[in-house]
Amino acid sequence: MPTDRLKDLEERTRYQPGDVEPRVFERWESAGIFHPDADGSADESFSIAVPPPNVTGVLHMGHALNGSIQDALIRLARMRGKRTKWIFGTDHAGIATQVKVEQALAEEGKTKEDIGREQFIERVWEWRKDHGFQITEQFKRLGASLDYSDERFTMDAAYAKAVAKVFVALYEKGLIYRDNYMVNWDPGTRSAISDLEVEQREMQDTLYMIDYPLASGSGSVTVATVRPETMLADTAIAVNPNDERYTRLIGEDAILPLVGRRLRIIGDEYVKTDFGTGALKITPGHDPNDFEIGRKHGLEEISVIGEDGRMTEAAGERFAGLTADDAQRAVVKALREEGLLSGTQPYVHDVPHSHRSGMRIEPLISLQWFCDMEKLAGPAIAAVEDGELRFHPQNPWTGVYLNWLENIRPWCVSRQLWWGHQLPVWYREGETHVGAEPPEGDGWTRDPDVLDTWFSSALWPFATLGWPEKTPDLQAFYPTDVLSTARDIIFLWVARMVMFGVEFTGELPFRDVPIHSVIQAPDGRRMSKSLGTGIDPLELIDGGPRPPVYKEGGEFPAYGADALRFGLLASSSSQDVRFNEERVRQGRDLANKLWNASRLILLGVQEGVAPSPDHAATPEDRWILSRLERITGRTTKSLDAFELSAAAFELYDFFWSELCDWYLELAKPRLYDEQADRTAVSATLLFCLDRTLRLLHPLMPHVTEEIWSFLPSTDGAERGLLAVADWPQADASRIDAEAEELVGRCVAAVTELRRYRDEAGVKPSAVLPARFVADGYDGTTAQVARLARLELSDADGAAAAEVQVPGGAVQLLASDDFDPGAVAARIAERRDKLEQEIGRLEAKLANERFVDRAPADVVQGERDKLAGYRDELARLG
RNA sequence: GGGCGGUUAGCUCAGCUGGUAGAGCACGUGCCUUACAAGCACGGGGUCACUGGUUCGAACCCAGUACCGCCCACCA
Repeated sequence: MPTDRLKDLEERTRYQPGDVEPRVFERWESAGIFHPDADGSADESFSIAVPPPNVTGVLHMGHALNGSIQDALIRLARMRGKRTKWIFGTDHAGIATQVKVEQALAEEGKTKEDIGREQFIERVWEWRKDHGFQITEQFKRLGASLDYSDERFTMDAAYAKAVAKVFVALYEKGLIYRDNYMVNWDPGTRSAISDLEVEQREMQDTLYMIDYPLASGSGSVTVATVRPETMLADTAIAVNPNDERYTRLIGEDAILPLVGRRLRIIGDEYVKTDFGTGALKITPGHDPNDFEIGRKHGLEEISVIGEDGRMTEAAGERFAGLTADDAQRAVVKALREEGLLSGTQPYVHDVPHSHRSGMRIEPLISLQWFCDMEKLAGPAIAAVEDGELRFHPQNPWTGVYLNWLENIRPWCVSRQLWWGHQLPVWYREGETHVGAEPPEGDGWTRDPDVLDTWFSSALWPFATLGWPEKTPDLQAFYPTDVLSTARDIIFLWVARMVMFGVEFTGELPFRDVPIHSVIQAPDGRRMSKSLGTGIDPLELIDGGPRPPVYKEGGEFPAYGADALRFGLLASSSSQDVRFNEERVRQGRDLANKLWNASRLILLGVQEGVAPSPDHAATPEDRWILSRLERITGRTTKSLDAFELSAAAFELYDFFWSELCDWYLELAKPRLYDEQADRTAVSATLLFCLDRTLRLLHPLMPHVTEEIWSFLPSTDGAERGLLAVADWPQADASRIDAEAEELVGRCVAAVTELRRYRDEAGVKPSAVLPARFVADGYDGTTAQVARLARLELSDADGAAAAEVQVPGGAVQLLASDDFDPGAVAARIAERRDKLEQEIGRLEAKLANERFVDRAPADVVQGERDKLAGYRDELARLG
């Protein structure tokens, strides 16, 4: 290695992610390792289709976490030598994008209608050119090894062809149909939306009691409603046929107040006898339940509220043109005047709102396109039941997924927007043509509606690879392997990809679905820009002001991408978690520790020695190599089980505690002895570093890659990139139980001795004379003594104190630095504790039922423990 | 209304198939020991929400209670 590089290393006592990360990323990209050739079959490859972010979106914490997870899995697969592709692309995000462009237009004082559809679409594409791609750069900053050179967009021409093909095919199978049906109308976006885009919000409303006079003139029926304005569209009154109060009225007519229409009183089991007045006004045009009842009884469907949220002509000239809210006030006023309002009461209930615009949903009857999901759901259910599709963790997500699919309802797929995949449907007078190509002949007009964004998203894993063409990409990378997401889009996206994937490719689009945490704000609220609870991942990477959710304010330090990745992975589980800056700091500290441990090793080892496990010369060498194999196995297992948090903690603990706190300290005397041949310690240290870097690379790719570039190679050849180095396989032959036992003893003894010194008030720098009277420390007593700051001596004479260690004791000899009187209390304390434990164990072992019924090895273990405690107590005297 | 999850140290969270409770941070006491003060050593701190039950033994299994949260759902 050129000396100037080493010198550089010597001076860099702190790891600086800001300098290193962009440079390292550039090396990966220019090496082309993110872009695999489209060769071979899907079994030989590993692929993940990234959940496509909104093209004009910015990276949020969910992307950062999911990106860290997917990148770890992708990097693991790449190191395992799989042909690995992380499919990249963005989503056109129909409503979200359209709204943004509309807002931009509004600033110019224009509406989309002013410029027309064609112009508007052009504006959206321009918007994408100007405001898109930011998120691409942000994913790069995270270190995500996506295949950026092969980017897809859900509005690409080829993608659009796939979407049209799917729509047409489903239509031809009779699974897509057009119907006049009750939909969730969102007055905010002026479009129908699907059930999944509706959220319930608790609202304070008023329940109005309205008297409907009977046509016979003999009294009236009182109904309860929270939406009196919809009465203008009433076409019946329903009562429960078993409700004795009303049975005699069934078949009679009532007169609709303000309108004068005759309403048939019908019987229907749906009506609850114990709610409201027991009589229900039926408004098939504006209430989903009433709609069902209306269809069942063949009732007229009247619409008095239009798609603009205003009352229609059908509401009568008194109300037509008013907004629904104004109409409500007007109707209530009119009823009052006529003395037909017999009461009101406050009423709290859940009301559907648009997830998109936040406005209250207006249920309307509308002519829309629907997809019948029931047949598609069958195979998607079977896939999970057969174990071919696996959620991680299995519970509760498998149940959540199944429950939804088993109760699936038709999907309203048409949207009254301009930005999106326009329906491949044309009309001419009474005719309808559904096809990928426009029909022959004149006079056809295309359906102006576009498809729900999630319709095109459902094709993502295969349409990105070129489907329906049999492209090399499709053959090499489909089906994909893993789909990682948070729980919030299991229905919207995951289940639909499974259904469409099976229907159109005959295969599951992926096998494993890890579901990760939703990261909440530090105060437990959801992260949201408008609440001021959002935290920008980029500001954690590069530094920036703490957002309002942090009371203390100040600045985030530039933690770096690796720190953020570690922090997110470590704190993420299947549960929702609050964002925890401390975990990110822990990640940064780990990167720094890794950097400095590497400096110790790289600057200290003997020149010309390469990493190797074959030179172990001491018990601690054999010990660390053994531990290294164990952590290799454990990490591999955790990663394969999608338990990334466990992997992060295991690696942290191994590296920090075992490698740094113990092995590096044990290795220092040999490392610093420049007279001796340092091959053994050098090769072992380098091997430990080499292995640790490999294991940590999927989680913290930048710092590991940077350090890797300083490692000497076995034969002087280029080492290449860590990102494509082999993932290590745990080698059971290097597991050394004897060394682990021996060094474990040393660790316990050193800790015991240090504690003793500390409590006895011995100066940290003092070296105490001492005598070893313990067994089982073959060849390690000098190390124990050094780490505990003792000088071993054979001198005779009374011990000033005795410290119990595994296998015996260490006697401290009289010295100026040591006051035996100061430790009496400590010994007494230890004796108490031992007596307590002995008492507990004796009682346990005296319990016949325990001795009889507990497994033999458990009982034996307790006996051994008891014997050990008794020994120690005896030694304490 | 139905379903699911949570309640473990001051804080944020681990704790797999029951076998004397763990981490990071925070806290206390000492250390600038030539890799790292973004560090090192040592330490204090928990009736595992509550009540019953099963078991030789329960944070863990069962039943119930109380809070907190999420999902699904068409009671006007």
